[in-house]
Amino acid sequence: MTPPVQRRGRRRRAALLDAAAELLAEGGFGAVSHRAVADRAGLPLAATTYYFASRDDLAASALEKIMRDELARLRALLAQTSRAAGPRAMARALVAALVPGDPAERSYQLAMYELYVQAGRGDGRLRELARDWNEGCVEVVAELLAERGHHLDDVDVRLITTLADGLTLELLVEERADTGTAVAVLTRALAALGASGAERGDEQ
Amino acid sequence: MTPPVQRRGRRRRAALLDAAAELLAEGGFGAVSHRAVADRAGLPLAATTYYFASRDDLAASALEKIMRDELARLRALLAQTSRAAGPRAMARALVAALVPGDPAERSYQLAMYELYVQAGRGDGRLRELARDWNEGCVEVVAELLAERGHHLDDVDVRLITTLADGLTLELLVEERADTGTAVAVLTRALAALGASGAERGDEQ
DNA sequence: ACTCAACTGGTACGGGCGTACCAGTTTTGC
DNA sequence: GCAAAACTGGTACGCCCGTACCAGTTGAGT
Repeated sequence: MTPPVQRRGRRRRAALLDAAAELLAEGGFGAVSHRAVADRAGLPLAATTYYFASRDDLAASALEKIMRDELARLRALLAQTSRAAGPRAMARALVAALVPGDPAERSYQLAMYELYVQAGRGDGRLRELARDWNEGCVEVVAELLAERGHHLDDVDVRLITTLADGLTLELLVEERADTGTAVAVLTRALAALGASGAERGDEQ
Repeated sequence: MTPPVQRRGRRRRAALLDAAAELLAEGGFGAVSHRAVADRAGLPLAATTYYFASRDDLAASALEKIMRDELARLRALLAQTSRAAGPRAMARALVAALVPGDPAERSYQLAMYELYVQAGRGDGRLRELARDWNEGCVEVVAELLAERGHHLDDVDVRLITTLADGLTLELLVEERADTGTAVAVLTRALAALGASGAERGDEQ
């Protein structure tokens, strides 16, 4: 649908989006139904079909919002970690940023991955969002490394990103408290790349 | 339900499982409904509730089957690749095994990931399957490396496994033909680990 | 003030779903 | 051969779903 022009309309659309994002995080794709969203937002059923062309549109829009928020959160979290440039310190910073602090956060991240996979089957819109997400993650990691004086080439950045992503998913799904292994793996990777790369981080 | 005792019963249960696995691969979790499975298997609706306690049971059982098959496929594929032990050769072997050859294969793998993520929200059974899958992958990678004379420690094996997994997911979802990047990333990882580890693979 | 578009909210339709039920039929164990 | 257990298949219930419809109300532009 064309975006609402009246103030109340915009507020309602935003409320629906918020509700949809919450539901998406809580219960995944299947939980985003017109009725559930409308109920959660305290609006009548028909509001959802008025502001969104279809259920898919609604869910995709909600995902877009979640994704933006999530990337912003990652950026913020990584910006405020220590500037230490050693492999272990950087690995710890990455894991701390990636591993969800509270259950709600965990849900959001699960939703991200769920929809990432969903994008593999899906229509163009989801596919595009998946790419954006991936690119955003790569950027965030590249910035983190660059700020600490590591100027790795594309392949290395991609390596670290993919590794961090994979580790996050494993931790998320198998719900181990054990972040130790993840830190160890990332540390190993950073150290190995540093050791054989052009740049070198100091120890600890 | 208790397993069928009569011959025809076992055949029917197996047929339902096959149908469920196909549907799971084709359309993901949501596509596995009693009716769809029964139709595909050419059996009446009630057969599904007779042989499986619930929809979840049916879907999980189908996943178990897919997982077993998929791990066997991986093992077989990796067993018959060249024995070359250089980083690039091994990276190529891994990518060749992981990247789906045909659309059906792609669907199966997407289903695996979808259910892996689903397990993060889920009941005990799915969670357990997810762990098995992960462990299986680690084992396969460890074998591949060991057969080629690389005896990496646990952290390194995990690193390669997670990396391979992450790269597969990216290729799968974003559907790039470009396996080049994946090979490059894996090669880089193997080379870096080899360079700073106890073992050393030769070049090319 | 008036008009027209934007918006509201209640309701209805058609369909797929999980699951339950049960009168029949076949197979098995004795 | 016969009873009990395993199995079959048709049908039905109640629920939630996406979407469409439409008579009313509200707000913006002139």
